[in-house]
Amino acid sequence: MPHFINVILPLPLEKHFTYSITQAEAEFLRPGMRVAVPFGKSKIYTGFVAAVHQEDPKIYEAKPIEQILDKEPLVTGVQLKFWQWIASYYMCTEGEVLRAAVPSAFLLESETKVELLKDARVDEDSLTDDEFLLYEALQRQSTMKINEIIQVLDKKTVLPVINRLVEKKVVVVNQEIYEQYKPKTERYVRLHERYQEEDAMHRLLDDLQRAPKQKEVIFTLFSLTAKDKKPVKVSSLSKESKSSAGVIKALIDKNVLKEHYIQTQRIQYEGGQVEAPLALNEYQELALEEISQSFETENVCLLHGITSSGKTEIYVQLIEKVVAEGKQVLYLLPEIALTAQLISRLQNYFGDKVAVFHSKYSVNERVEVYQNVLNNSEKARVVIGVRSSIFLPFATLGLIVVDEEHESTFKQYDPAPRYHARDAAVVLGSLHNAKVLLGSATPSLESYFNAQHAKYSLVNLNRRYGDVLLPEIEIVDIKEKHRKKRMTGHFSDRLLGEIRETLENGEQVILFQNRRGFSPVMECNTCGHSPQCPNCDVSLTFHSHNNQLRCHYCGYHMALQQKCMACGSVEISTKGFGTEKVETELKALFPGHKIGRMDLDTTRGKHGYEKIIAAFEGGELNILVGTQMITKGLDFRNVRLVGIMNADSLLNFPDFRAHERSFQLMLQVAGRAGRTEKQGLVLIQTYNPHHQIVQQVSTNSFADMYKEQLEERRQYKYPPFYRLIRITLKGRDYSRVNEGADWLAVSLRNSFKENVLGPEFPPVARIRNEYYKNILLKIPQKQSLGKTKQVVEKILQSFRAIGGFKSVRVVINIDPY
DNA sequence: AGCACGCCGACT
DNA sequence: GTCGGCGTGCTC
Repeated sequence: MPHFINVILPLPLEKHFTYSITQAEAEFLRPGMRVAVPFGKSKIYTGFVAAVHQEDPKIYEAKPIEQILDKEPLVTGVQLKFWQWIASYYMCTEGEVLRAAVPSAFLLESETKVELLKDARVDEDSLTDDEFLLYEALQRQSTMKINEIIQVLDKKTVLPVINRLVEKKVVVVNQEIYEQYKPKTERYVRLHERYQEEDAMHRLLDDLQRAPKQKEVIFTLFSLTAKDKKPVKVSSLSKESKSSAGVIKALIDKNVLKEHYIQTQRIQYEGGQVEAPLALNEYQELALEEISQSFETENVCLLHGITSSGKTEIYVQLIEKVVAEGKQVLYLLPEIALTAQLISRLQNYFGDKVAVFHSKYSVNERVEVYQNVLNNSEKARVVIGVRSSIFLPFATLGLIVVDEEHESTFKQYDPAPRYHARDAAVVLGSLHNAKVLLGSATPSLESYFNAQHAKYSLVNLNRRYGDVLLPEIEIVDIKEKHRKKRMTGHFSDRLLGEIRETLENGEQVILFQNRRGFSPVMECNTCGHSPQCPNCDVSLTFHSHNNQLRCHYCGYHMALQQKCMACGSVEISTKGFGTEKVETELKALFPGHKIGRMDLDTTRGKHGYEKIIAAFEGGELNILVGTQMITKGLDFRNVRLVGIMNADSLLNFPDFRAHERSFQLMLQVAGRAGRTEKQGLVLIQTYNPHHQIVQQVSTNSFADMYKEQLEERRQYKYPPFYRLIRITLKGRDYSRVNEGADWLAVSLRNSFKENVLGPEFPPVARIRNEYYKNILLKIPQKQSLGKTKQVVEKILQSFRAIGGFKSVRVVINIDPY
């Protein structure tokens, strides 16, 4: 009886693929193990076993697998189910989920390598130019990858050239499968066994009489062994004895020392003692009690606790309980920027039980965390991570904490799967029978709505820790200030005065400038022309540090032009302002003070964030200017003043969530002020001082905001009353995209009538020379989401079957917010 | 996603 | 006339 497996491949393909296996392989293989399988003409991919069975596929012959890659499943049954849920809910393929879920180091792929045939007799005259070029290149470099050949020959289709050389018996082609994960090893040394005895030892030391350096190494080795009773690393031996690696090498060569390698973990906690969690105050105690109680009957709880109310301490208590039961905890954060402070805080309590997972870790580091989680290792009982850590292979998950649950970064935008980590975490929790705690100072409307409608339980915490006063929030009308000529650049006299006073008192200032819609654009004063990106429908933005004009979408850049490119006028100035401009103005206004800037440009690299945060924390910086990043949960003690440079850029954003977002953002920024006894001050500069959101921020009225926004959502048919599906068409041919979008919209209207909006061009209608068009589908509560997706899928099938639309790609985004 | 096959315009 | 571009279809 033949045996087969169904395999999930890391490709955007709907189906599983069936391969034939032997009896022995069938007994060994289980779902979740990796296999290397041939796919297509020549490639080998890593796939995951979804099922082992005996159903012979009738219409084609299943290929045999190439190799089994695991002894134990790398992916758990729960994960496989979770992948299925994500794929079906977010309308993508399981292969796409797999790509996002598994560290890339686990996905070995074959790579075509071209090599010179040994002792080939080559008639150089018989080669064409391209063939000769490749032949020559291969003499310098023994093997070449396809990509390298493309570069050397400077053309796209190189396979014909290679094939001709294969025929002429000049080169051979190999499929090389490479293992990406390399265990990290460290070199250790110990004394050779034959010197265990004391007199042998003495003889050795006599022998080394004339090699004082080597003798020194031996003595150091003794003292290190005596002190730690652990194997001694070559690196520490060399450091301690102040000898070069050469001296140690000589001893190894003489067979006095023996070297050996020990596999180590890349990520190691090197902290000190574990602390007991802080005592909770009565309000925290009460909240903790309410949460624990709600978990008796409910699975999801929303903790609404104002900024600085000590939510983290409550999390710590809950985590501790779960960890004590031997279960794992997932702590989800919106961004890495936050992790630094939080990691050290959690490590203080849980020591090396804490593991961290985010995209700035190398592939190898991620593999280690993945394996530790899979094995339910002591080292990964508490996992702190961003969005993608919901895909870790938890063995026994007991609790998921989603901190700052309202943050939009939990939603993945670009490559599929376009999932929302908060919503997916709720599903993950139910698959594991784990509890889920959502926490925020400014909950999202839908979570709060769910809590109000008994879908989640709700716990409030509205006292700041240590009864610190909430900051005073003041609105500054900059329209008025402009009229009265009280503005200096982008600063009102009020804001400048407070900055000055704060600095004089030796306290710190945070200034918030939203970059979106306010990047510095160059504009000609004569004709109004501003330089555009040739590939996208946007103006180029000016970066003063390298005098460049840059496109945020495709990375196109050019040097700043001295003259207007349209009319030749030399009068060019910047329009709008970003963090860079604020920083420059500040430097001129407060020359004696250190000013830092935190935005995408200054936080590149693995430790970009930490450096700036540490500098500000340590008091090296007096003023910190930043974008969204500075709003998130950072805990600075000495900040008295927070300035929001311009609230209107937030409010005027064309999105149904703009008001909710602005409220959340402003309150979060405000929360950075006055986290100690002294009351902080927040100044909000705006042209619309009477805007309801600005007013609600200034009085800290979450309830009013919630009520008002909810009513608007009901009226205009938006979440949480309606669900949204956004369908984006993109393609290089403008009219094809247009026609396709019209066709799709008409078909969708057939089924969904007035709940189809568009097609409309997005604000940036062309990116990297591709045109975009959106259709929005609104789904009433009583309409089944599953059925809706089926209909959409069917319509898309007919769409794709139409010849002219083949070059238009369709992207589906469920809950696009 | 890759890769092969097949059809059409720009060069020797 | 061929080479190399890209559109289309298939992969167990």
